[in-house]
Amino acid sequence: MEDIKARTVFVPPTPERGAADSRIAEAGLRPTPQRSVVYGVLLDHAKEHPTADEVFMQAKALKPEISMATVYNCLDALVRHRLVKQVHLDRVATRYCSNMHEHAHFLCEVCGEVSDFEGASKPRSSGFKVPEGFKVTQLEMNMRGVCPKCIEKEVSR
Amino acid sequence: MEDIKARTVFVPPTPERGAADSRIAEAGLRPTPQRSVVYGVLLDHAKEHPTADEVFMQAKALKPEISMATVYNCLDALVRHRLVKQVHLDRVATRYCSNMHEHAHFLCEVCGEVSDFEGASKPRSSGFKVPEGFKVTQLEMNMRGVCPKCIEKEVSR
DNA sequence: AATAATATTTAGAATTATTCTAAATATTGT
DNA sequence: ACAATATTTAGAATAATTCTAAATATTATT
Repeated sequence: MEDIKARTVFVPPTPERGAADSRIAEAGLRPTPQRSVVYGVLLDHAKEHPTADEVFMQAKALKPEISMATVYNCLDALVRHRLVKQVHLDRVATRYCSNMHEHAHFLCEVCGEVSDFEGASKPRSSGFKVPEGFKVTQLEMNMRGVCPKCIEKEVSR
Repeated sequence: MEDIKARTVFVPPTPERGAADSRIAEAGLRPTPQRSVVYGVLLDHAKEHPTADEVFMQAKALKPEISMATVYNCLDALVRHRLVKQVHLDRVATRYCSNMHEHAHFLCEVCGEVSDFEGASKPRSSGFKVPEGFKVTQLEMNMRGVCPKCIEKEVSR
């Protein structure tokens, strides 16, 4: 059994699923059943940071007619309307995250699990020098290393 | 003509190409001609943050027999030996960067150009809360927004 | 210098992720 | 109800990455 809590440090304020539709509408998007399902899946699996393919499988379980193209369309619409963030951690599939509080992502290089680290950073006081004239609208912080579970396993070897 | 300087703020201390081979050897890698070419391309084009495909094209110009698989092999070896970093900015191709000084990446959402922002960040004082027990070995900061050139164009419309 | 062991490169096929297309369906405004 | 518009769909197309097995190159050993 998965002890996800041990490594998922920030628990997003789940907008108790079902609020999905009104969130979608508030964001200025037509609340279609497909968008509702896709967003619902992301809200219910925020901690897993699922890939488009994983979202598709979950969504299909709830709405068997849904197609992959629609999942991509919905994900893109949700991203454009700031309900969801893309996370680019590695060379393979993009992951999605419905936790819109600013936070960092951590990828364990041993087990591959992704964790959220709470916190925030102002572009101009992050430690990086944003030169005059650049307008920064989004910020993505990704860290890699070894999670506590995997450190433990390494030690006991 | 490209005025790359305007948006590339940090100029990496180019280890005057040709030092490539010794760098590769120092890193504990066999300095094969292919690795030398691939690393050379990255050193010469650090500011462009090329994709594997772009590296392949440049490398092919220098060494026509080189294959795409080899480019991927070399890139992976260089990454594993910390001579090069992968940059994951978007859903499509991974980019590569031979500037190993810590710095942030900025992607202009209008023109798509990538810039380096000088600076550094300690994981535990970055503004994000790294929980006890996590070992952080790498950190990647990506920002998005609009670059000065594109802001100017927008204004004059 | 020859030989064996090992690592690397190669071309191309295979796989996976993402995007595109054109027709069908649904929604909104009138 | 009708027209205009947006969304969904299946499947094809494209692009990025990985895999495979044979050929080549390198290193260590003699």
